[in-house]
Amino acid sequence: MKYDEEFVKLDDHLCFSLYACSRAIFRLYRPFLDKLNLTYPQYLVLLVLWERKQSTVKELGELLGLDSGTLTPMLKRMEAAGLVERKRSAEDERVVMITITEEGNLLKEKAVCIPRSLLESTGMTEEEVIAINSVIKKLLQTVNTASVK
Amino acid sequence: MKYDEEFVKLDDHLCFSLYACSRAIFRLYRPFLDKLNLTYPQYLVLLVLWERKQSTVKELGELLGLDSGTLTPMLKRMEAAGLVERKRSAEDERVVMITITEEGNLLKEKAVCIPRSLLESTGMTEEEVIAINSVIKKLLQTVNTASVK
DNA sequence: AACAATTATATTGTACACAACCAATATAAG
DNA sequence: CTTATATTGGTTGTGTACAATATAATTGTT
Repeated sequence: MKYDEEFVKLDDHLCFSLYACSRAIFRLYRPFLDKLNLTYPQYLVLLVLWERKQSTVKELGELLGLDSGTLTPMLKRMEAAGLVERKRSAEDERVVMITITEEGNLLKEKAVCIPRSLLESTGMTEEEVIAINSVIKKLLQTVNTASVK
Repeated sequence: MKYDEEFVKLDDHLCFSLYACSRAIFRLYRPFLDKLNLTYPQYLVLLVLWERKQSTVKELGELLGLDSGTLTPMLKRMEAAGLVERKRSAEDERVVMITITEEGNLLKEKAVCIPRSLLESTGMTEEEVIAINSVIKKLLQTVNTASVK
């Protein structure tokens, strides 16, 4: 089998397929997100805030798997763009609350069509996407528990 | 179904699972690559050069899905580290040939064990990895043909 | 031969990622 | 009450990504 041979080729590296695939999908999103003046990671932050109105830097980091060194400057740019508000919690001054603004909420209406548009542009069915997603989510869990060890 | 509802949640975004999974695997690689003083994209470049000794910036870009703005500085760092050689082609002065050095080739011996080590740390079987990889490679092809349109 | 179009790479600027480190705050232990 | 420890974000530095632009070389056409 492949992994017993002395050398595993690029094409047989699952990590590379995932990496290439992730970036290829970024490129599909770009024309849609450009219209909204969003980057892809910013879109992910908004997805969370559209679901729950408010979050913290810590929670966003856990949900998206990003650390403060990535999130803090990104959230500041989003604050400057008027999409979110950053405010320290009164109970615990270490916590920074991230709240969606009205302007940020309005973007939701313009963004809801994106997943369906992309689905159509790839010609895939919902069932296929859901099936692959469940495989990848399971893989993500496996990888995340492995990294704890 | 999910995509007919007005709003698709973060968790149902295949792109996010892929993105998160790709970075999670990066983190698994890091301790191994740190020992070799390599970053993950640099490791990918070496995978190509271990297979074919020599390539061009253009070809590397096509194989890895990276552009010159990413590759040029990366290859310069790898040249400074003594892993590759950059030399303009005599026939076509626009082409920069990338050749692996002896030192770069020696790293192969230290790197061949990485895929198997990672496989073991996740507890997955080869068959699982191969199966998921074939799913993702097909997805990558679908996405790439969609992006051409 | 001249020159426009194409191709290959480099350069620049913006935006992530993330490790390593730091400061402020909160909580627990003594 | 005070010290030790943990939590939470911010800062800094390195390394991708990639669009936009610049530069140089080659090719195709007239």
